[in-house]
Amino acid sequence: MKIDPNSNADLSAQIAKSIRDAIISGDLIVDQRLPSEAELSDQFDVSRPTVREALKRLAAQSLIRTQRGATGGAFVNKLSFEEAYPQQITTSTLLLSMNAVSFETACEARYTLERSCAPLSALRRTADHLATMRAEIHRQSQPGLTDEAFCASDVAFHRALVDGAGNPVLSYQLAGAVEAMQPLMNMITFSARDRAKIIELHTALADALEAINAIGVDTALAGLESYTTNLAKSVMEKRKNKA
Amino acid sequence: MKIDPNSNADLSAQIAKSIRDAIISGDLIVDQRLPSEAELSDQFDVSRPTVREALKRLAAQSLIRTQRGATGGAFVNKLSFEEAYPQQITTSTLLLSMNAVSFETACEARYTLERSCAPLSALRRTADHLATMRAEIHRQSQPGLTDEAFCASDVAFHRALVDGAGNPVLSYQLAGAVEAMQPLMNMITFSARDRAKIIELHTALADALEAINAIGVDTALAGLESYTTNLAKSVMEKRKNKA
DNA sequence: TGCCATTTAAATGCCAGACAATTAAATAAC
DNA sequence: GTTATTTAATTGTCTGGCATTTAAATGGCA
Repeated sequence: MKIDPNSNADLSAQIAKSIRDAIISGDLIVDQRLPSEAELSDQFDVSRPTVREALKRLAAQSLIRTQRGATGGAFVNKLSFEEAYPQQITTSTLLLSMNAVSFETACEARYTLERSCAPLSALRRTADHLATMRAEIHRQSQPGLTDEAFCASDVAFHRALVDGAGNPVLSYQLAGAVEAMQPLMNMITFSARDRAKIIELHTALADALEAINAIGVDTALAGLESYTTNLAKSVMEKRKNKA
Repeated sequence: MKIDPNSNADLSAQIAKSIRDAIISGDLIVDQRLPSEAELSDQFDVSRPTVREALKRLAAQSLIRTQRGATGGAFVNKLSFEEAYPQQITTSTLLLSMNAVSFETACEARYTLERSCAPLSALRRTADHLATMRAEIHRQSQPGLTDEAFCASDVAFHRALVDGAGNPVLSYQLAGAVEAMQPLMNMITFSARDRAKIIELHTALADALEAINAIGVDTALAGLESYTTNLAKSVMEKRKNKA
């Protein structure tokens, strides 16, 4: 393995890329131990701190994990959905906020994706998923619930719906869309929204899911989407009038 | 800012988290300059190499960029969709391969997501999107095309369909699903597939899109999905019989 | 022999200090 | 006033070292 010292990129970035490519291509397999930092610095002909910077880059992407001690070292990490979720959510959140994605655009994406797995969820949801959704609806109807807790429950409710489709890839892709929306929704419709209306729609959704009624689920989701977008519009309108 | 030296986590991981949280919360805004490495090592009471490891972690997530020279330093990076795509695709690819996600599951997720944006694309696709798709169909019908080039063209075709929905958030979420499928599809159905059949379905899809016929687009996508899954099944069957 | 305590070695985690390379601004020369 | 030069700030990299952690090897003891 050789590194081009005249390249524009940092040495540590080049080394990280080299190892990353080896993982993606399958040259390095899950749980395989990488050479020690000292050996890597020999192989790439750089100093140990540079190798360490490269390894930290890979660790930040959960591509490797490190262990101290005699049999320690860096190991190719088996990327799990659980590990990938938070990364996905962080990225989605920042993409929305930094690129000034409009509420309409984000909301449309979220409900489009969510509606796509409704038919599958209607077919496959287990009693567990349904129970989770009913429990969240119950929590949402508690009078003393804070706005934050209501939002969290809302996310958990929709998460159960998505997970009901029984497809981990779908769940992964949707987690970012649904959870990244929460901060945006909070900012705009925080306390303006009518909890009773939302609970009504959630109940209709759960009922349709229980009855294996895919069209009913879709209708309820469409209702939620239009309610949310209209609410956002009216809130924006009010703010404009004030200013 | 203080760091707990008794925590289980590496110092560099803790520092990275601290800065990352500041970015997510908005305490650090886009293009804002972080303190210099020397200042950060003072503030966090660690050495400069440790600070650098933390900064490399953030750079690996595209959260910061660095510049050398007199007015250089680390700056909060405006995360763009273009930067986020490859990360998303890499993660999705590794999730599929490392977790032994079945072809059926991945394929189902991919087509479910893609079908969800078909109605939007039928409404909003520009002449450009349509032209891209026609051009890719034309390329796919060239006799001398390698399997790799055919796959790449296939991806470009579907990418244009998704982009036609005019929602960058949707495009972002779908890029991972569609492109991560390519290696899997290559491995299984590489040269077994019937290009004429695929081109026929692609043409039907483009025709429906041109006619603003959302149902026709959905039908064509459903046809592609069932063709692909059946092909995969028969290939698996053949392999089993051989062994 | 078998079990437990100790030592040892290998590896990562962290630090101090230094020098090289880059870059923009300040300064000097014309 | 424009151009060339110097300067200072900052990141990039290296050397060398010590601390910490951990499993394995070793040795002592019943």
